Amino acid sequence: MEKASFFKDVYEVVKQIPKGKVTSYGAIANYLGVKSGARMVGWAMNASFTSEETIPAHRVVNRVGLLTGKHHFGSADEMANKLREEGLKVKGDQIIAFDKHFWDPSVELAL
DNA sequence: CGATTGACGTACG
DNA sequence: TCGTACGCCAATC
Repeated sequence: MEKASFFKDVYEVVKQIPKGKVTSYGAIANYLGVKSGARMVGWAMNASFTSEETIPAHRVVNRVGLLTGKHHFGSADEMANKLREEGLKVKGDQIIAFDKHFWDPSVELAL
């Protein structure tokens, strides 16, 4: 794993997010070493839809647990709906107890 | 080929 | 406490 593309790294991390868990763009960016590269993670997610890989992008939200990218899904409620199916509680665009379901790659993957 | 945008986050005033 | 500015890299116009 030397120079895996930023996008590919994001995919690998997101795909490893366990069910019922969520993480943030910044956490992934930080894990990849690009602290301020959270925007790139967002781009990677956007590309994940066009990618052949199945990326659970609904498990990736901003740092406050807000479903900022739900509009990119087929339906605006699809993202929240999927999260609810995984046992998460979502109110509007906000994940309830986000910190309790937070999955930090730099910790879980024990970099 | 140059400028702008984009699913974010942190810093500063 | 709230609002604005900047940084990161890639894709699109």
